[in-house]
Formats: sequence, structure tokens, C-alpha cells
Amino acid sequence: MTAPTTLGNDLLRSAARLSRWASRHASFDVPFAQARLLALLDELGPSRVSTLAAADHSSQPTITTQLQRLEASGWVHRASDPDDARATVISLSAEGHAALESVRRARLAVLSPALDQLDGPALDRVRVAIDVMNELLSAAADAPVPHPTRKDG
Amino acid sequence: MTAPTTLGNDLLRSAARLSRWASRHASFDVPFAQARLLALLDELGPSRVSTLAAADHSSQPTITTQLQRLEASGWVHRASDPDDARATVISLSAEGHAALESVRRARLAVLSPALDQLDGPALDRVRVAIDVMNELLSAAADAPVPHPTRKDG
DNA sequence: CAATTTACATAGACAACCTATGTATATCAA
DNA sequence: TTGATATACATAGGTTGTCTATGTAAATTG
Repeated sequence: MTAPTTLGNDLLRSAARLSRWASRHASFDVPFAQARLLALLDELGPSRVSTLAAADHSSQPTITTQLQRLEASGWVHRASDPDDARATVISLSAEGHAALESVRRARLAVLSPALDQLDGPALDRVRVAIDVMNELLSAAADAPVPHPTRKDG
Repeated sequence: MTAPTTLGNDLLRSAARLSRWASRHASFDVPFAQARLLALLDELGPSRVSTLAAADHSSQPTITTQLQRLEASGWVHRASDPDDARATVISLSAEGHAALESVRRARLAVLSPALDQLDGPALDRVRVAIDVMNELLSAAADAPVPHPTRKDG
């Protein structure tokens, strides 16, 4: 039972490093977290603030702030939810979609030199990596950790 | 040639999400970036500021600031480099090592529920994920991207 | 020894978070 | 209907993490 002990740490460390490296080297016109939110909106479609917060694993005020920035850039639109006047439905604008695409290109460009050198089997390994992380995220989300942040009693 | 296009983005997205999820759910007593720096020091041993900056892919002032925080917490020691009076050699203190271990335990705890459900082959896939990301990082570091951030002329 | 380079620190700014709290709407219970 | 409570989002205020630009001290070089 020695393996799993370092495995989780190694995985998180590698993921964090790759992520950090990419965010440092890609020449964004869009800040990192805002790009993440654009991607989420693209994936989910028009969504409420609280839905976005949950999906992004961040707090509602964080999303509110980010949305204000996105809106100031003209990347998202807001509309009242006809079923609930308290709620706001956020959707990606055409400009937002374009911004997201530019981010994707920038990220791709930064990783391409490395990816281009890979052959078929190596690309398969990359796919495994993606799948593994997604699966772990789903599994982790399903089974919330015993002691998240609170110490309760 | 469709695959590599989304592949890089998918990989970065998954890595970022996993990383963000873990940092949000693990109950750290140590801030994320500081933990990263502690881990780096543990890995490299006593190092100069500029060495740490390069290894962490961050700027020298960033490392300087973080080291001030780590030092304030008693987690690192500084010593003048006997060979070069300009340079400082940073090393992990016993307390720093303990802090790092506590971070590792916290991270492990947060990922364990998911990892514990995996069998041998699934664990192998996790190892593949770790290796793939490390290899990409090395490859990317070796072959610096064509247009990193500057637009020059 | 003056000029340049190198190693680190400081200054100032912004992004990205969080918790605590406020405001408006919805719901529910008399 | 009204008052209490819950829900959805916004605001306030603070910490962390980073960057670029620049300053200071020591090393190197011509």
C-alpha cells in the first residue's frame, strides 16, 4: 500500500505545474480565470450565477465578480430569469465566443511544440491522462470528502 | 489532424480543473503557492532564489515575496552563498518540512476517496497521467515556444 | 577603476480568491 | 395578507499570487 500515498500528490503536483506553466507561457488577452469561466459557459450554455459557481467549484461572489469583468468586456450577456426575478441567466456573446477561441488557440500554440513531437501511442497516453483526471474529478465530486474545510462537531 | 487541436486544450482544462478542485477542497494551513515552493525546495535541496524562480516558472520577485512569507512562518532559512555575496541560499527548516508533510497529507486526504476506489489497472492509468504531464513539461521547457509573451520586432 | 552584468529586494498594480453581509424576491405558515 | 425564513445575487473588505519596472549591492570585465 505504499503507492497511493505518493500517487495523489504526484498527480496534483504535475497537474498544477502543467497548468501553471501553460498559464504563464500562453499569451492571453484574457485572464486565466475569466477564460475558464468562458469555457464553462460554452460548455453549459446559458446558466445562472449559482450554477456557474457550483460547476467551477468557486464561491458565488467570485463568479459575480468575474462576470462583471466579462460583461465589461462584452463577452457575456445577462437576462432576468422569467421564472424567478432574483435569478440572472448568463450567456456567452458572439464576442465572448471569439475571445474563447483566441484563448484556445493561444493555449494550443503553447503546447503544440511538445504535442507535435508525439506519435500515436504517445497521444493515446495524453488521452489517458485527460480521462483519468476527468474521472477522478467526477468521482471526487460524487463522493464529497469527509472533512472538506469545516471542522464541525 | 483534428485530434491534437482539442487534445492540448482538453489536457490543460482537465489539469486546471483538478488542480483548482484540490486546492479548494484540501484544508490547507499553507497557501497553495507557498506549498508549491516548499515542495520545490524539498525536491531541489538548498537553492538560490533565481534557481527556484526558474524551476517554478515564475519571476524572481514572485519567489522573493513568497520566500519572505515562508521565512516569516519559519519554514525556510536563508544563508549567504560563500562563493557569491550577492546570492542567498534558501533551505527548508524542520518546521518547513513538517508543514510540507501536512500539506501532503491534506492533499492526499482530499483525493483518497477517489483513488481508493481504483484497482491496479486504473492506478496504472493515473501513473500514465503523471508521466505524460511531466514529459510534456520537460519537452516544453526544452523547446521554448516560438512567441512566449513578447511581440518584439 | 569605471562600465556592465548579475543576484536579489522593493514598489506598485492587478487578478483571483474567500468570508461576511446586504438587498431583493420567493416561499411558507399562520 | 403578513411576518419569518430561505434563496439568488451583489457588495465590502481582506489575503494570496503574480507581474513589470526599478533599485541596490556585489561580481566581472576591459
